[in-house]
Amino acid sequence: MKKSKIMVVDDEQRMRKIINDFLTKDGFSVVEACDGEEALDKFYADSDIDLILLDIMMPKLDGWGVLKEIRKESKVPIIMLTARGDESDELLGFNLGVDEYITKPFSPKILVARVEAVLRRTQGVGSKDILETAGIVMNKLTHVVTVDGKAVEFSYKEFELLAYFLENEGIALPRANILNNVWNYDYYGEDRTIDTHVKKIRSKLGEKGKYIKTIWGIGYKFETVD
Amino acid sequence: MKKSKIMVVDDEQRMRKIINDFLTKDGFSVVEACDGEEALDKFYADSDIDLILLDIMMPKLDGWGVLKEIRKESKVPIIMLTARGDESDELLGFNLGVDEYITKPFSPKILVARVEAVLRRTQGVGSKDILETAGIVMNKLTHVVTVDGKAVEFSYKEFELLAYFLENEGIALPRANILNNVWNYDYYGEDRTIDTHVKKIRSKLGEKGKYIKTIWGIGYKFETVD
DNA sequence: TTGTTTTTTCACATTTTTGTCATATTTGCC
DNA sequence: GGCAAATATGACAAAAATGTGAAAAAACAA
Repeated sequence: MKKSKIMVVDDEQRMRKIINDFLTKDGFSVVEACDGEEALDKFYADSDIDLILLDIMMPKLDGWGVLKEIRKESKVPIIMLTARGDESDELLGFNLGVDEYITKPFSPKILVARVEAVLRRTQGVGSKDILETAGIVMNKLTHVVTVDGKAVEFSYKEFELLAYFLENEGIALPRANILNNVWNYDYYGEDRTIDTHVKKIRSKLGEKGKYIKTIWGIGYKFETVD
Repeated sequence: MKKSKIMVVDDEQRMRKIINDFLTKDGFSVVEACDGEEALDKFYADSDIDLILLDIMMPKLDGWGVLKEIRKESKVPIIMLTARGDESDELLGFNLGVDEYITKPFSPKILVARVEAVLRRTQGVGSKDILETAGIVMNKLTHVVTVDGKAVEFSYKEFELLAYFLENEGIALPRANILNNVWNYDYYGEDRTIDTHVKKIRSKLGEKGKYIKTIWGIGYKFETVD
């Protein structure tokens, strides 16, 4: 597998050096930027950056600004470097598409582990055949679903629908989209049939059925929070 | 991606020609206006102008005047063409909603780069999915709203209405416009129902509810000043 | 074919949202 | 201040969307 290229954005030269050393030692290639504007320039100039480590506090354009700019046109994984214990920041960030946080100060081990975890999550192999969230494991090849390790039977349509939910975790899915993606394009029935399937899936998922949220006036959303 | 249409407003015929040539060569389509009044006319007549390049010094109605007029009802990106080194101008402009400055004289490269950067910023992917102002973050994809990091529930209509406000931040929205944009065209109820929804949104926004200003005799305006 | 399973429809209960209305309050204007 | 018009608010009713169980229809297998 080709080495991943990582951009490190931090205004402190010392911090950049430390991170660069850790990552280089671990086989990554590294690009540095010392402020937000430089980060954007380099990101746009260099199209094969696989992940960005982004400090929040920076002159000119801070980490949030960079994040927002980049998220307008790229889903490149971004890890924010944040000062200890600012939790409101974290909430804001997840909404804006932050993949992970690392709290300063951090150990080399943590840094490398997080970077690798995020890369695995975002560009992992086989991620199309096996879906996994919150104890629900769907194997698209064998068509087997387990919930907390116990096998549960799903009919064809139920399986397709649940897979569609998991593939779009966290996204509010309008009924029309669900029909277009899970049913054939030549289906002209009621969209209420979705409700019936959702009912069955929820009951088969047992306790975890609540993760299929109803979005009133829109459709459904799979989300593993209570 | 469809070519963007750009309006060039400058009283010097030579300058218009130069800019027009640069932009056309780069694949944009160009509309010219030779003074402020013509600019307004053409802008209102032609609804699909994507960006305006606006000279400040002009007869009849100068750049600031045009800017202010347009900003009353549109957020179309505007780049001001300014003489070298007038920094007080720049401050004024950003307050009035200028997206970018280009200092004369400029190179073709700068011109095209700035235009493209602004377009990327304003019409990039995802820029439609996340709205953010003053600690209010609306994610259209997940249908989640957070206020200062805390999730707040909004019903379908409330969500649509708040999104419409944020998309038109700073612009006074007549009730009729709100109905046309947020309600279906086949809605024939009272327009006072907007008031009721505004009431609910304000209360859900808590402290920040005051940012939805009442424009007496017209409608409402979302504005993050006290 | 017959019997079984899956998918869809339907009717009714339930929940949530949306719109209306009456009343209170505010605003602009004389 | 006082008046008229516009807006704010709370309560409530109407409307719309969803949940649910059962039955009909369709697909499938033997």
